[in-house]
Amino acid sequence: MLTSVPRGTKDILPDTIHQWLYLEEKIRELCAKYGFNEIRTPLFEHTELFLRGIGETTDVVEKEMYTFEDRGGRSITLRPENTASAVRAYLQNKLYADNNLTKLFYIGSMFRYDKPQAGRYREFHQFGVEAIGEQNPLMDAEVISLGADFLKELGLTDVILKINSVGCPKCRPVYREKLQAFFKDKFEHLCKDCQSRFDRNPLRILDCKNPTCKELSVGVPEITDCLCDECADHFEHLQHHLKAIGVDFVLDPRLVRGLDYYTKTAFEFKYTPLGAQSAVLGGGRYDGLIEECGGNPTPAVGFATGLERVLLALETQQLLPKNKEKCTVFIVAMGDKAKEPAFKLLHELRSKNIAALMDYAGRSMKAQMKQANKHNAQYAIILGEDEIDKQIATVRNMNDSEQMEIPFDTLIDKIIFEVNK
RNA sequence: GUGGCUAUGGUGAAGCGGUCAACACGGCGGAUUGUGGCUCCGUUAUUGCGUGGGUUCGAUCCCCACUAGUCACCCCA
Repeated sequence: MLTSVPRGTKDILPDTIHQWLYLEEKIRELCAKYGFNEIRTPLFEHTELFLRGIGETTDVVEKEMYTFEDRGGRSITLRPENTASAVRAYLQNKLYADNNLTKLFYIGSMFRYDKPQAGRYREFHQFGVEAIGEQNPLMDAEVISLGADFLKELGLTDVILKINSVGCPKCRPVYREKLQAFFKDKFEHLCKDCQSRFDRNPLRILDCKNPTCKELSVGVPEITDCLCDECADHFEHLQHHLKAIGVDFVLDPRLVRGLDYYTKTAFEFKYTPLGAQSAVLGGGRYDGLIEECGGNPTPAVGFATGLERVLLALETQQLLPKNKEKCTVFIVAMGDKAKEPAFKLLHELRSKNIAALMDYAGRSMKAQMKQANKHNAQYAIILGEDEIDKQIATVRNMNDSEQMEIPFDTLIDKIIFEVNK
């Protein structure tokens, strides 16, 4: 116990941290390009926010939340996603006052008590965006294209974008009834899961993988045929906009999102080699959430992407960046007499912004040279007793093995000169 | 949460119910006197083979539980 992480969590070690920095760098560049601004919200919120925001009957809320009581008796929950928090922050800080449209993005840990699997963790990291205050389908298109751009920027191919419309509070209940009517006389033949879905969320029956359920759902009315005029129009426009900017997509009338707050647009980027965890990026419109959280009715769209999954996907296509250590100078100091002058030199080099290392363990010269090599040092500065006596250092270029003797008083300048040339 | 599979050193892994737990990589040291990357040599799990029980004269290899990972389902990022 003492030496293992809790189930479903992971250390990100120095040998892979560059992958995360790489992703974050790409994300920040991209968001700057699209005009989304970073927000950081607390890792935990009042439980009620998620209950209201995500929906009490969703799996996330029913069985995946890390909820506890703090010492003041408040019910606190580690955030299972960031949209509700972003909306809360938007309302609390009255971000709507600055602008009619607020475009936010976030990167951070989320927590869900799931059974862990590759690509599914109890603490995982998401990058997501939220555009709050715009109902035009152009906004949906922008958000989707940002998601597509993100994956494309990373070089990832063979990703499929699926889109759907899940309707609004006007037309979804109508569709729901149609569905229930359709499955009513088939109820007994549905699998157990679907029987419970029948009341709670009949839309979910549509993407059940049970063969019998699949058969039974042949000929079912599609939601896209039952949308109200407004939703149908919105969906229609979205498709045009996506085509106009060359974002490929497939219509998937059975695409359903797991969180209650979605309205109209739902979309998902799938990368099938990841198996059961192939949903790499998903999102949609949530026009009712802001009001649900106590704000004025405000339309919004967003998405979230699982960074672990993105990394897994990149790995399958060998798109992960290499870890390049850049050490400019390695000081090889030999003998006690040389250690302190070497240490002073080390300090001076660093004060001139030169990445420098040295060995403290008193290893042999050969061993120190190996260290220099392992750290990819461009130069080795050799300081032995001879050099100290003569006040001269031997500077070895590790790439071409050329060496030169440099007097101490010009050493730093010479190194700076060499490094910059 | 349900079901299947797996669990050997820093890593990838071989192995048998019973004399030293292969091999490769990595790490460390060395190959005549102060010099790396290639090559070669040595060394690197010292009552040990996820943890705890059990079967057995004896278990890393058999059984059970737990834990963890993994796959599918559920769901989702």
